[in-house]
Amino acid sequence: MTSVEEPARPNGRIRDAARTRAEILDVATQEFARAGYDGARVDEIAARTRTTKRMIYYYFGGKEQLFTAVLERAYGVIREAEQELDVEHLDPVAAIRRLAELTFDHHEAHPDFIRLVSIENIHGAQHIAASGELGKIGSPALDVIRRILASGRESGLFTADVDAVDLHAMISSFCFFRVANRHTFGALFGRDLVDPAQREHYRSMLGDMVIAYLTADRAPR
Amino acid sequence: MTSVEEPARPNGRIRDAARTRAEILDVATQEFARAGYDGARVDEIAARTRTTKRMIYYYFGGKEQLFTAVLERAYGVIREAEQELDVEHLDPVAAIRRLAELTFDHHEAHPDFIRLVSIENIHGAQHIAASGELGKIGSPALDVIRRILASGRESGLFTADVDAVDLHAMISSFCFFRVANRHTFGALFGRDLVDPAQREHYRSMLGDMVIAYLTADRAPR
DNA sequence: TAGCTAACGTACTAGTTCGTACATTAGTGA
DNA sequence: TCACTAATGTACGAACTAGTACGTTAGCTA
Repeated sequence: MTSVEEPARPNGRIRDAARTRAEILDVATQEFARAGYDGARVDEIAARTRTTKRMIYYYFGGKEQLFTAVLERAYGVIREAEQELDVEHLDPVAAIRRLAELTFDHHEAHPDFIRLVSIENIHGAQHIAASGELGKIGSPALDVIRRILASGRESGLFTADVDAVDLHAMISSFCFFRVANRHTFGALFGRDLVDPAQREHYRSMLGDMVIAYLTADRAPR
Repeated sequence: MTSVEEPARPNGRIRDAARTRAEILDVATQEFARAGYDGARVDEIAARTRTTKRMIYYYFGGKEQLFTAVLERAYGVIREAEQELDVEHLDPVAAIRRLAELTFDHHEAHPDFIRLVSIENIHGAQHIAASGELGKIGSPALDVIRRILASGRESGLFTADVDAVDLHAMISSFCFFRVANRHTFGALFGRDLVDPAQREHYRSMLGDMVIAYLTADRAPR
């Protein structure tokens, strides 16, 4: 998540607006993800930075806007990753499976992002709503899904007339739940969904599920 | 959620430990679900009760224990509902579909519970861990799933050797995500997953997915 | 190199928030 | 009916927390 390197410069007051801003965002991301919006402490964020609380207000205006900025950057990272998607050279079945796996991997690799999204949902997505930037940029993954689905339908591999947004929701559900609800699920069922030993199992389970859904003859009722 | 009725008694100080306790729990459930653990205000909970803040500390000890009590009751409600499950007279395919639908319905009917679970996950399930009661009671639904899966395998209807906990996770993922991430998903993709007009669509989509997964020949790779 | 401003630091405050000390009373059992 | 205790109410305090007033300086530019 674009973390900030140590400067090779000597100590003393150094001025670097970009670095200061980025460092605040890094630490704020961790702190908000750790404790939730209200649980996060502006003083704590400042303390874990090489700068002071004053700078948080200087650059971001307040706690609320800081959280919005954190969200904006986190969603930006996802969007970048989705733009790297390169699965359309595969046949539709393999492409969808690969897409599901990459979604799976990305969720696993970014638990902080998952937590931020959970937190934002607790607050009714009010920060997304307040952010012009996050409004309606859509997701590159969605376009990829749309194209794969179309080609799968054409070639007759996919039986169902499935909507791209719905399929995206289905894939995300599984990936998100596994990371977001890891703790309660583990406490209640004694099973760690993010156990590395089970990783491959759940990864293929997701792919199997999605492919089965798309290729089923939709008869048994 | 066991809400408290108005008493037919006249005004003036009335003593009813059970009622006071239950009323605090009711209001606390709403307040925690509304604002998260740290966002919730003890004073606000007290204000919306016919009693005072003093009683919260008298009965529960503190904010932390109050939240734990709220969780305990919320999970209790779910467990009761799961004990009502009556699907095993159906054939395995219909039984699983029905179970999925009931899970779907229950999630939709209890958004506050979903929010509480999200909140508890943000805090690493520490309250569940601290609660003796919530430790390892397991879920009645899990036993039902186990039996249906066994009977489905025997009769040859289900191809896959699927684990009950895994299937439970799969079903819960979809139901949970739909409610919990409603706000961010809606803001980003312009689609309300909990739109009543789409309810039947998503409900059957879940059933189709689960049945497809369980009856697939698991060949296409 | 002088001066200007973006970038930064210190110290403080106003308001909030969890929690409690202390006083009171309803209802029960002897 | 009296006394005792569980249940309740009031008023307050200590600690925290977001935010700010005010002063300082690095580094660029003319």
